[in-house]
Amino acid sequence: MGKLHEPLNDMQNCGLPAALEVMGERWSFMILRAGFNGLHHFEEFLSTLGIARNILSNRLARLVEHGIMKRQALPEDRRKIEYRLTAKGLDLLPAMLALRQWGEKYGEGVPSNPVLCDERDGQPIALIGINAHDGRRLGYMELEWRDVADVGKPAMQYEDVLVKPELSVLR
Amino acid sequence: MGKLHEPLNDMQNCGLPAALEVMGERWSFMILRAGFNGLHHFEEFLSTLGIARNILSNRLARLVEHGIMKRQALPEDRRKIEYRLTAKGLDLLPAMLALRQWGEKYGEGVPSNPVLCDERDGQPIALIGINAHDGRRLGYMELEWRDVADVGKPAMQYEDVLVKPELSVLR
DNA sequence: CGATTTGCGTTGCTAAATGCTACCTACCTT
DNA sequence: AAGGTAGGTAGCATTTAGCAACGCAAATCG
Repeated sequence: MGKLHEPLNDMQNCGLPAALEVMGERWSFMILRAGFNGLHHFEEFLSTLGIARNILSNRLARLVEHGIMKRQALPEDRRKIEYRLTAKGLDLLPAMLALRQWGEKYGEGVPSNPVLCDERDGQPIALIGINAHDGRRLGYMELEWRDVADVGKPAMQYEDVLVKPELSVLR
Repeated sequence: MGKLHEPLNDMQNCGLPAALEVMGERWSFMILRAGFNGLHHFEEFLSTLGIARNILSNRLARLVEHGIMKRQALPEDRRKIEYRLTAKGLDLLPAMLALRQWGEKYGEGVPSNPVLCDERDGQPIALIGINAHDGRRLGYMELEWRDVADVGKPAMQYEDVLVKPELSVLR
């Protein structure tokens, strides 16, 4: 029971706080979503999001600062600034979709239209989930945190299971 | 070009704002993470997260209110309140892991230890990503938003591609 | 050219959220 | 009853968000 909480002592050793430093701020995800949907300009974000100008300005600056978007003045009209997702920003798509899917599943009156599809066959994408290295879909029950030293060892042969994610849904 | 932004007009028709209503608040994700790691009590959250008491109280109340956690006084000691993730809360694991993985990938000095593993073979889980219904891994380029009416139609045979997620990484 | 519009951003002020510390109350232990 | 524990409130300082007005350079119009 003492060992159970060990990984939480060094909370900063987790990618989550790092991710939330930028994306945890209000509007960041909505701006990201707008970026994914083809918006690139200040006034576009402003009018579609319903965010205040100064906040939008600040958020865009922070996203650029953190390398999630890049800022570029258009050569043909140098008033126009193009905000565009970087590779780092594009890498947030799975996280955003997972959140969106969760919101759709539990939200009230979310019509789920349009639907994100595989362009090849036009079928909706699968629910974002957790997969093993070989592609098997994994449930909560099949997961455990392991020290890097114990990775790959067969079950119950390694030193310590540090934390098993919350398994007791039913209690 | 006119049709391109249409889905953004009804932004509320998206699961993302719904998800962010609770999970977009500061500390919500960190509390969730703590819950996933076996913490159940107020003082546990308080000491491991470094959050203020009143904020923690408020956040827990909101998570309970939204059905993400449930609140139960223990019969053997009715001072003790057990906060436990519900099925709805557990369903946020993919979103949380996707965020965490992103933070690990781009964060500075995030040691990625411990590692979340498949207990069966002890191998780390795959990166959370976007899959087609048949399990093929999909990249940004292979995705498009479709009206529900056009789902399943072969490529370029349906009425309108509404929005193609940001494809031009290279511009 | 000068006047006006456009695109983006800043400034000043108000409201709301957060954080800190101290306090409160029920319950358990002795 | 006395004292400690678990969870939660209350008051006040600080930070962040929201709103409206202004600034300003680049484009466009007459």
